[in-house]
This record gives sequence, C-alpha cells and structure tokens, in this order.
Amino acid sequence: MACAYTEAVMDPRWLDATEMAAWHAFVSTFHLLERRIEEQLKAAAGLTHPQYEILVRLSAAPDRRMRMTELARDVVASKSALTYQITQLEKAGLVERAHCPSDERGVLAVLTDAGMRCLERVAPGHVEVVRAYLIDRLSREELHTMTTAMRKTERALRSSH
Amino acid sequence: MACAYTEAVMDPRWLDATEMAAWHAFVSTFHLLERRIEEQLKAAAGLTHPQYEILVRLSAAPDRRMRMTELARDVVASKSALTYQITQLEKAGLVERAHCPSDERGVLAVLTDAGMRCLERVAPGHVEVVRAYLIDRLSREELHTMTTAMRKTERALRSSH
DNA sequence: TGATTGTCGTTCAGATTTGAACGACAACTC
DNA sequence: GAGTTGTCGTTCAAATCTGAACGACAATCA
Repeated sequence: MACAYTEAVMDPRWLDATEMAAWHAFVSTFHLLERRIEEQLKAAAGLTHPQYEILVRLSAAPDRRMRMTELARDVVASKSALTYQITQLEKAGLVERAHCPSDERGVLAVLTDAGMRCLERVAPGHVEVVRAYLIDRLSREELHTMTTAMRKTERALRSSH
Repeated sequence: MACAYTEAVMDPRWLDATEMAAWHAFVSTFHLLERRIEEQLKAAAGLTHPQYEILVRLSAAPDRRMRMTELARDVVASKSALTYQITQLEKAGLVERAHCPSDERGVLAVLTDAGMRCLERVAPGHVEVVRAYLIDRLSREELHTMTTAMRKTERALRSSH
C-alpha cells in the first residue's frame, strides 16, 4: 500500500501488480546473473564481464578489429570506460591498439592471438553458466518471446539517441 | 564464424543463433535501459538507480524500515555497497540508521518523511521511463512470459547460494 | 557456563565507471 | 581554402563497487 509503484492506483500510468512483478523480476534477475557471471569469469581467467564481451565482439569482427566508438556502442559502454578496459586488456596482451588507416583520429582495437586463445579457453565455462541459469531453463517459445521483447526495447532506446 | 559463441557448432553445449540472439538482446537491452534510467533519475532528483531502489524497498516495508542484510539481498547489492549508499542517503536526509531492538549487532535503515516525499515526487517520472521503453511495448502475454522466465532464473540463482 | 562457530555491518584499498573537458582531426558550408 | 561544426579517443577528478579483513555480537553445542 505504501509502495511507490502502486500507491496511486487511480492513475493508469502507475504499474499494476503484473507490470511491477515483471519489472522487478527483470532487474533482480539480471543483477544476480551478472554477479554469477563475474564470479565465474574472474575465477576462470581473471576477466571481468565487460572485458569478456569486448573479446567476443572483436573475435567476431572482420580482421578481429574494431573502431573504439563502434565497439563501445556494441558492448554498451561509455567511451571512457572502453578506453580504460582496452588499456587493461592491452597490458594483459589480449588486445592491441592500431592506427586506423582511413581516419587519422581513429583507433582500432585488435584481438591478438593470445586474446583469441584466451577466449577459446574461457568461453565454454562462461556459456555453461548462461545455459545453466537462463537458456536451459526456458522453452524455445519463451526464448523467442523474450528476444522479441528485448529487441523492441533495444530498438526504442538505440533510436532515441 | 569466428565468434566464440558459435564456433564449435558440433558441441550441443554451445549457443545456437537463437540462443545467442536471446542472450545478447537481454544483456544489451538491460544496459541501455539502465543507462536511460540513471539519466532520468539523476536529472529529476540527483538519485542513482540503486539509491532509488533502496527508497522503494524501504517505502514498502513495515514501519518503512529494514535490516541492512535483508535490504542488500532485496536490491541485489553487496553489503559494502549498501553501507556506502545508505551513508549517502543519510547525508541527503532521505534515510536514517536505527538500532535493531532484537539484535544488538543489527542496523535498521529507516525511510524518513523527507525520503518518502522524495520518492513520491520522483516515482512518476521513473515509472514513465520504464513504461515508455519496456512495459508499454510488450503485450500482456509477453509480459507474463518474461516474468515467468526471469523468475525461473532468479529462483535458481538465489537458491544456489 | 565456556568455547566454538557464524552472522552483522563496517572499513579499507584497489579497481572500475561516469561525465565533463580537451586536443586533434574530419566533414560540411560558403 | 578558410571557418564552422562535429566526431574521435583520451584524460582527469569524483563517485561507486568489490572483496577481504575486522570487531562485535548471536547461536550452537559440549
């Protein structure tokens, strides 16, 4: 009754019980899963989740390289956060920086061979966690619905900035 | 083809295209939404999302108070992160600390009247963002499926620690 | 009771993120 | 081509998070 989400029940703009349940479940679950993923990656390879995501994106890019800004957009990180993480990964020998041939301002993040090997070594354990707690618990139907729902929101958020 | 998620297609433990799409959509969307929420809350009241969530939980608790550990579990924060945030909210006059009558070690976080007013003032704008980018874009059916899916994962994660 | 073990919340150092400011270059306009 | 505006990536200070260590108290058990 005192909850800020449901208090003004007369106003249709507030969240009803179903909507509130969906939202809270979404937020809590993500944080819990994120925590478990961090734990697994740290133990397996001393990597953080943002660092792992960077390696994944680079491994899938042509020539295993990507512009800083594009990479930041892909992994949803701020430019300064990406600068910091690329520096860390460079110290670890997993990524290198290269000049961009087509733009003098540009910097390319390049996955090294060591970075690729690291990813191949770590990925199975990571995927196992994602499976164990999310993917394998959902039916094909649920998986599809969730993807559709997430994409709608992602599209709306990306197009408004 | 070089993506670490799909490379070893012979191994059924890897994620196929559908699963990978679901996972990436989930992670990206959450980060984008989180970013937008932070932006809105900061502009509206100088609050962070974790701080807002703390106020919400306290507002819904009996006597508007909660034990630190329980609160930390609810908002999925580490104990030290909660200690820090409660200190910040105390400085802002939105929350107070009180002794726990039943346990000498315990600390109760208590929502002040100012905290309650702040929450009532900020909540509509916050809910509007959650609606605009997530809730209102999903059908009742999708909302229900997502909640069910998230709850399965949440349950698995909470019960294994 | 006394001893052991566990939980509570805090502290601290270190790691990471944020957002504003910046210099360097690119793109566009006239 | 000079001037304006925009983008690129980095830097910096400040804010926040993490995880291990800690002292204080609670719970359990002999």
